[in-house]
Amino acid sequence: MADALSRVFSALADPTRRDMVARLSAGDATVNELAQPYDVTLQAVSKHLKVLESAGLVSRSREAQRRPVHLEAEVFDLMTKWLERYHRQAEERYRRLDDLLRSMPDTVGPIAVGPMQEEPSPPETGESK
Amino acid sequence: MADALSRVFSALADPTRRDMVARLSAGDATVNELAQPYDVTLQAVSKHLKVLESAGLVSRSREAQRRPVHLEAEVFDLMTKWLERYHRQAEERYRRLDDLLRSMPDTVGPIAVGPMQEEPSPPETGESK
DNA sequence: TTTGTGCTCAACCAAACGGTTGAATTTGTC
DNA sequence: GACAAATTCAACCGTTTGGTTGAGCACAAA
Repeated sequence: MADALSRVFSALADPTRRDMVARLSAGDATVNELAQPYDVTLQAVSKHLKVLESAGLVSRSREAQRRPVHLEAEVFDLMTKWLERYHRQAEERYRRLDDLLRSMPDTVGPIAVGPMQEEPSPPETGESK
Repeated sequence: MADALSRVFSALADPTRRDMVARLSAGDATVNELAQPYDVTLQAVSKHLKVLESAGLVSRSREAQRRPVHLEAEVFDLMTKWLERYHRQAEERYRRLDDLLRSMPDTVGPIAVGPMQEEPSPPETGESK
């Protein structure tokens, strides 16, 4: 399948799945418990959990017939790191541009900052699974 | 379409789109410039940009025939906020459990924390568009 | 050993997705 | 006005996705 980051993002692209994550942040739960609030079959919920699991967002143990679902907080770091990086970079750039413009008060700058520099993109987080 | 958060997450679920965002964090670019590194048609790139735009991640101005693409950093806050909230909550819970277990040294606790509390999930970020 | 409970697997379906080709649109230039 | 450049629109296509129903498996209880 796709790379780790893509799996995480697309797992969270579904509102039901995000809601599950939200609820799991309050504590572990069984499939039945998780399914209860939603108007879909148990099988659909099972599929959602499979998606979350293969994204590394949850893990499932075994406890008799039950399969308690547990939120794996670590994966959030992957996303947070990605977000942080480009969020910060964009703000940095903005700040620098702002400073630049401030330092030359009488210039009528056109729209853009100019053509992009070559290959600013890092190797896009390594694969897994 | 779907809610704002879903659009953002699913926009970033594609590696090409993430790469575009990464590159745009270094400065604005035209569609042609953006398309260059990828082995797909210009139309495909145009579609990707449409997805990013409808997620609010980029904006497009007009400059003659060109349509410079600009990264909108604000939307990242939405995601960061969501992430932060549940990430922190999960870690909090873990810490509390840890403290609890430490405070009663001779207990042989079973796996889970017990059944979930009712309705822990907040209303799931309001719609838009 | 039968029965019930909790969950998953398999097959199917409609809608969305990422890509294509081809035509159309908008704007600067000859 | 004709032409080229930059980009989008439209139709199409194979694959993925989120859902369904129905069967099957693992374990507990009777």
